[in-house]
Amino acid sequence: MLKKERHDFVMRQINLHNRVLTSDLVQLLNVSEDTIRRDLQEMSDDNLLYKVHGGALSKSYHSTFDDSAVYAKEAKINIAKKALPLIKDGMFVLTGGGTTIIEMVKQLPENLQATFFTISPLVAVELAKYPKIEVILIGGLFSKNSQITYGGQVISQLSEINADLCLMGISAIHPTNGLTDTDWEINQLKKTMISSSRKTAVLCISEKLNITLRLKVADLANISYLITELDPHDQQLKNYHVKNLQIM
Amino acid sequence: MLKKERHDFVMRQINLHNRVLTSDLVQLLNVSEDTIRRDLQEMSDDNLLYKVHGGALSKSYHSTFDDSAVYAKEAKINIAKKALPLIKDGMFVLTGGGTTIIEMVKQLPENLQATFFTISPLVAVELAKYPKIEVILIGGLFSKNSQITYGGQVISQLSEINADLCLMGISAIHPTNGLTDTDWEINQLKKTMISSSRKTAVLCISEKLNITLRLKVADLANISYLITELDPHDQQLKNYHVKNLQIM
DNA sequence: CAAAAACCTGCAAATTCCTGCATGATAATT
DNA sequence: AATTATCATGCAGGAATTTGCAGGTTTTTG
Repeated sequence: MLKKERHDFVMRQINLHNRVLTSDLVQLLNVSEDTIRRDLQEMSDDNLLYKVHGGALSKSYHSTFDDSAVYAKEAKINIAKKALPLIKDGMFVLTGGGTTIIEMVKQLPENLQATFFTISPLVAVELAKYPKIEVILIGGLFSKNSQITYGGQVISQLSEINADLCLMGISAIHPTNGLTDTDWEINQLKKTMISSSRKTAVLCISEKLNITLRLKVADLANISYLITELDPHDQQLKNYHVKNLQIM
Repeated sequence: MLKKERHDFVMRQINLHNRVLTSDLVQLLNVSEDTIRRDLQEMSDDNLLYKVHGGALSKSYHSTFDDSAVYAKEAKINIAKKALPLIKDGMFVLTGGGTTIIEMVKQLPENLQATFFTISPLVAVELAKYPKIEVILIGGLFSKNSQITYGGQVISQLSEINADLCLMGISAIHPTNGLTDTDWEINQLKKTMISSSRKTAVLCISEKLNITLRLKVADLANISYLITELDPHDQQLKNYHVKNLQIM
């Protein structure tokens, strides 16, 4: 079996189960441990998976349960700062939840005058610190995992909104498969958010590049800005230079 | 199971409940106590959690939570504990915001199974830690001062609710003038909350007794329970013994 | 204060990992 | 066609990690 085939096999296992054990792969692929180890090492270098003692984990899995407040905080602040110029006085902005968005809110200029719609209570609380920002918290069922509101009521309210800009985090992004996620409810939500806004900016740390999850949220063509902590001309981003998508 | 997976599992537990017991983890993850202890030690070294005898606590919880900042905390916890028996499995409960309510939420039994409607994002976040509680956050304009949602949209949503019990704090209460407040919007809100619930419990520290403010919220006759940190037979409460109002 | 529970230390077995090297396969060059 | 370079693979061994256990110490609790 060719190396490339093995790599594909590993990726399938990881997308399916979020993990692989070295020992299992030795059995399944019928090669030596060393080969597997080298494969995993290589794929880890290519940012395709997260290698640990005994096997490897899906990158998205690792980052969806975003440990505490500080995971990749540097990168997130960097991203936040790049997103700021998109927001101008008088705008109607729609935001999702997530730590990246919260970091961005913390960086907003003191006297920004704008209207923010959000599905995240924590973002709302943070936004409330700005005297000239009007905050509208969109209500509905409250998700214990992602700490945002979701469900039919949220979607119906979102669909009545016409925002200038939507800012959202994302679990996975891929050059051809676009934005994907794992949770159906959250998916519906994100779709609606995108279609409720004139433009959409996706904020994500580079770890989430080149990953595909189960459910499709949108094509790259549907979003206007992609913001990562990398330089826009970085190699890792070269496949994302699509028409109408501005990389920041 | 891989070490990293265990760590993620622990972090999820901690984000959800703010704490984990070593013994629970031994059961859930099916490894020896020593392994768990080493895991916790390691994560503590990485500043991911706060290790204590018997388990570990959430780091953010302890650093962001400023105990001293909550005014009259002792009294509020006392009040909270007295309110607990009013809430029973299967109930639909409507709550306002405020530190007293948050204290109460923190005292809820671990396995309470109920549905909570709330206008306070902070209460929602706190409620989300209970596995069997369904949380519905009522959305609308977000008030910078009181950290709750308000306005027409909130009121119209509230009026569609039929809760078993409403729990609210209050700024002032008086034997003949009843409940009063200063902010017109908040007033409207509280009126609606009361009329959306079969019974209403008012939680307030004794400081707020015998005060009258500008705007009327409700008569004593409209509420079912008055909960203060005082003994129900305390002198200060003697004028509040009105028909149908139970003092706790 | 005494039992119970939780903790720590050191140790040993098992597993996993890494490094260097030999082998064979494939591709490129002469 | 022969030679060389490059790559992929497996193996040997030694290093490092992980885990459970035994025995003794500390903390909690009734």
